Amino acid sequence: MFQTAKQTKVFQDVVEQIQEAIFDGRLTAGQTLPAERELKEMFNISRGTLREALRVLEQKGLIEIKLGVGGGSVVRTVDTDQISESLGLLIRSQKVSLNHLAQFREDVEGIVAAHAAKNHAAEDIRKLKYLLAKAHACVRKGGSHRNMFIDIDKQIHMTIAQITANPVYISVLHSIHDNIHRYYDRFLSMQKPELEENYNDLCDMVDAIENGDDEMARKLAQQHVKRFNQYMKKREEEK
Amino acid sequence: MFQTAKQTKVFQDVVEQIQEAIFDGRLTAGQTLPAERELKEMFNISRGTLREALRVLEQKGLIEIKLGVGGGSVVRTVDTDQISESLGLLIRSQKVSLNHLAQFREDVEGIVAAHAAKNHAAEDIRKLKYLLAKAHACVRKGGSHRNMFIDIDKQIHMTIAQITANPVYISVLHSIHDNIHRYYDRFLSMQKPELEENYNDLCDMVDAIENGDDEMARKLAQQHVKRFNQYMKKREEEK
DNA sequence: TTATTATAATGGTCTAACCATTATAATACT
DNA sequence: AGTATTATAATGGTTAGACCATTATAATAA
Repeated sequence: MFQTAKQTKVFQDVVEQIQEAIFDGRLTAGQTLPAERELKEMFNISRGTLREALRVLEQKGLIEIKLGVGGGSVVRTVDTDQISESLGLLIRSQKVSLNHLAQFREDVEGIVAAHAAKNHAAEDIRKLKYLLAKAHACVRKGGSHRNMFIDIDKQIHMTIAQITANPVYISVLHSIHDNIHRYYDRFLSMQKPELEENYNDLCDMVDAIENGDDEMARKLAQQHVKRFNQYMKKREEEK
Repeated sequence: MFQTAKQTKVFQDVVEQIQEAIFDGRLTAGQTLPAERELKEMFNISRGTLREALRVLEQKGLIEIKLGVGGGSVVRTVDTDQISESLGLLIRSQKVSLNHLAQFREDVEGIVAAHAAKNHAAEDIRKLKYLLAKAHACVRKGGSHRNMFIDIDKQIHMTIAQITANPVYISVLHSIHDNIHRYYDRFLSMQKPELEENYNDLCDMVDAIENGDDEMARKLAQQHVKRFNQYMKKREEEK
């Protein structure tokens, strides 16, 4: 009949109050909270308790705590860092494997490409082609520019995600990329022939998007990611 | 040429040490850490600093802190709560709207249903049909059992996600549902005719999965979710 | 004008005590 | 003997006040 009574922990109450102030606009991004010694008076709590609350808010990504004069707790713009971190924790605790993440990535990149095919502006295609030209330059220079190529590849995928204008896709893809690169880079083996193959995939994919062919864009994006995944698995097995 | 030098903050070092101990198995889920007064000696730090570290680990979802005798910091099994929470923060800071999340959900449910169609065991279908029967009972009883129907609907979707055997889909869908219900329930308007419509959608979807027709399963899942979204938007506009 | 140095504001850490919660053991009651 | 009550002690939660470390800015010197 009743709900569990509200927790009475002081630091939680402080976390909630500050969080609510951020969400209803009484505190806005960039704004600095009062100094700890002032805040503690305002809440009528000890500094230790206040600091526990601030640590929690920091870990949630809502504030950033800076040292020194002019420092303090600055309200942040919420972004996808915490989602990435949490996904990373799942991976590190072996709840999620490379295969799991790779399979998910194939689907998501497919969907994103399909949406982009139905949704793009001329400006988007221009940006993609500019990135393709940069990628092409890397390919010509071969394996030594592997890292730069991978970085541009990532930019291309994120640019396509931007086209959807849906922050969920952007966040999700961002989190996937973060973690693919943080934990699985070591598996990635690409020399000049693989770079060329990959580059051609990207060109075809961008073409399909430009032509508004969503099914083709989806298929090509999936195939591109699948190839990428295979390079990683290959390398993993060689070990 | 060089990386930023390692942060010297004591509590961060403690967070990392405990986190690493969890990931390489020196600490396992269910295990209780030494009491704060012991831990502080082991790390040779003050209790306040230790507690900041423990708060951070708690917020990361790695430990749970219990009060009283036999309490202490218990190592948790990492789950999707943190991802859900972070997604919730993005929503509350208006970085993500109902439309954004709904669109993403359509795609993900489609994918998950398609995978399930290609991947299910007889046991899975049995469970789904059992849930459908329960849903049917709710429909017969009409709008008063709306909440129960929605709960079963959710269970059906999560069961389908389980069939994929990919924890990423399960986590993502879990996070979506958590937030759809936390923030958007108030928009949901369903009476008996809508419940029937929804129930029929679910039956068709399960049939397609049973028959291994992945494209049909995808299409039906998307349509089902889309209808669901439309009820929400309708209600939102009525306000 | 520029480089150096002092100042003070601010977060980071420490010590030591007491409060609040809770499982368990001791006690009293039937 | 068995059951309800009460005390005990372990554990996290909170407080208070001090000092350390970092850093932007102001004061000073070259």
